[in-house]
Amino acid sequence: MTLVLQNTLTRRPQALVPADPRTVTFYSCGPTVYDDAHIGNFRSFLSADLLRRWIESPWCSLSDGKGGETPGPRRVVHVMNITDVGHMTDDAEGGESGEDRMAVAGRRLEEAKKAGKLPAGVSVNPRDPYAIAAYFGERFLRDARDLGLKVAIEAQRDPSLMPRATGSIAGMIEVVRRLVERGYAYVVGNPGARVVYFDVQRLPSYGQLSGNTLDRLREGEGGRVSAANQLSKRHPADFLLWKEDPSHLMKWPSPWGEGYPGWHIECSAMSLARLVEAEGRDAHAMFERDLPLFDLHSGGEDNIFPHHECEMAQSCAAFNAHPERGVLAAHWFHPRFLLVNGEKMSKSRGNFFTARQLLDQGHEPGALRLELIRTHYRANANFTDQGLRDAARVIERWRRVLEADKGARGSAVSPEGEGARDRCRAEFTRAMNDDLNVAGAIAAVNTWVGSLGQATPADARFMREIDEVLGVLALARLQASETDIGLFAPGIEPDARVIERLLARRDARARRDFAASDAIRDELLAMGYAIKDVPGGKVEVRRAP
RNA sequence: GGCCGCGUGCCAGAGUGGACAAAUGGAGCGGAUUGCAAAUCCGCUGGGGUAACCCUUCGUCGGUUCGAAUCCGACCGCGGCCUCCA
Repeated sequence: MTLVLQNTLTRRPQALVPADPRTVTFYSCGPTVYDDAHIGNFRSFLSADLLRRWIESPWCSLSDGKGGETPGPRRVVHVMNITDVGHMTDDAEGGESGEDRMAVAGRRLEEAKKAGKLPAGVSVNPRDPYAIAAYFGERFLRDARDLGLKVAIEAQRDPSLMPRATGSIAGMIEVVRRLVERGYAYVVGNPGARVVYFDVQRLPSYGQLSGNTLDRLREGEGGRVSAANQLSKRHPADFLLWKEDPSHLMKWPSPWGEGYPGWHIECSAMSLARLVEAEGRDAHAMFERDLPLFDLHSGGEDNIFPHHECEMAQSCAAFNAHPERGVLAAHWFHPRFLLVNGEKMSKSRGNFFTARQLLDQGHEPGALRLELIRTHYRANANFTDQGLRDAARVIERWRRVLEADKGARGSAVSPEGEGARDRCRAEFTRAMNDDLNVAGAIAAVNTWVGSLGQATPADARFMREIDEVLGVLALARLQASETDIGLFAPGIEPDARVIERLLARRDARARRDFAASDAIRDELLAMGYAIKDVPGGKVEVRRAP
């Protein structure tokens, strides 16, 4: 039984067949760093992370494409880019005008600074786009690591796994140069205002990923293309590769003048650099044989068109011997959007959350991660408060299995309970192989955990193996603060008034004056605190639901 | 207008031709425990019947089939894209 995944490119479920059975190459479209990443961004990134962890797992077998299979574990080279080039706000102009997003971010930072809303110790020059990008980039990496995004953890050792667009300009220019040279791109305008466009009509396969073939595309149907920029293009769907603009905020020299790259070109350059060249693969040999340059590509569903369509067009036209027959990646993975309380997430609806906000509110990182990955990636997930609490309880239950390891010794290989673990592993594997059915896999874990009377160290070890894939239990537990009487949940400051009430309640209970003690509990509830007595005489304090 | 994903019980969410009144969580109810709570453990949770069993249900309406939540068609709804967006 091997991993089968829906492939956006073929619109069918297909076995994942890597070119090299020992190493899977995987490229994920990462964040833009103009602002903090929100939970919708993270659902997409974490879905990719879960897929990557599953492919790495010893339990996952992959098809070799010839009727055989190769067992895990295996290496996954997972690359996620960071877009730190400020693209344009004015999308109606096809990325050619408007305001640089990095400039907008700078203004927002400046306002936050004036209002005293920047976190203590932060000093970032809001007029320096590189500083802004570095600031939000660091914040992203911290959120990502807190949520167990493996590529972000690995990138601490190997930064090339999370390449920055600004560090890859030379590669982009090289791709554009090849496209011009091979006749897939053309330059319009006079020096000082040159623009390089991709010539979609040269590539009959354009549209193969999204279904938006040239005859089906309706110009401007999305309401974002203005006529003005269309005049100089050969076809309305032609897209920008390079724009000469010496007055731009972020600009680099190029054969077409000083300016900035188009939206899609960075991924073509970075995937080639890290997944092909840096892996010692022979791009030239792949080019001759029309092979995909790498195995897997992921991104949010909105990336299918135009971003991935254009990216594939560029890479194939630049590197395939027969671009019209070629594909960039063999398998395309696109998680759907996250809804919040059944509605599209948007700032104006007030249902917009960044991961950082939720973590700062004291939500367990593991619970947030579980809530974001538990719904099938191809359905819209619905993020709710209730769901987050749900996830937190599941994690608490799973953690208790881990506790079996503490204090006990020696019996980690005990055969006791092995049958139940085998059944769980088999069911978990079956579900994950079936187009990454996480909910089914979680159900298998719950069924197993529920069947456990007293967990053994072997159970604890097995739970850790499961968590190598799910990645929720290994995440840091937020620090709770403790006083003589209270155990304050993460995010709650031990308030002197609360402590005073807790002490009063302890006295009342000692006198067996339960009416008084219950009154204090109600009082605390009115103040927004829910309490519970725990063994040892202390009281756990949480935020009231 | 085109292309794509989805629509399951109070909620979240599996199931994709028979073992399905439908996994698994949550919520709710009952019990054990607790001064009372919380947490934990056990049981119940579409309707009827002591039971074998029967009836109604998986967006709607039709169709295929001995048999459909599962396949086909039309329609409705949600979400995405048709040059910002995960």
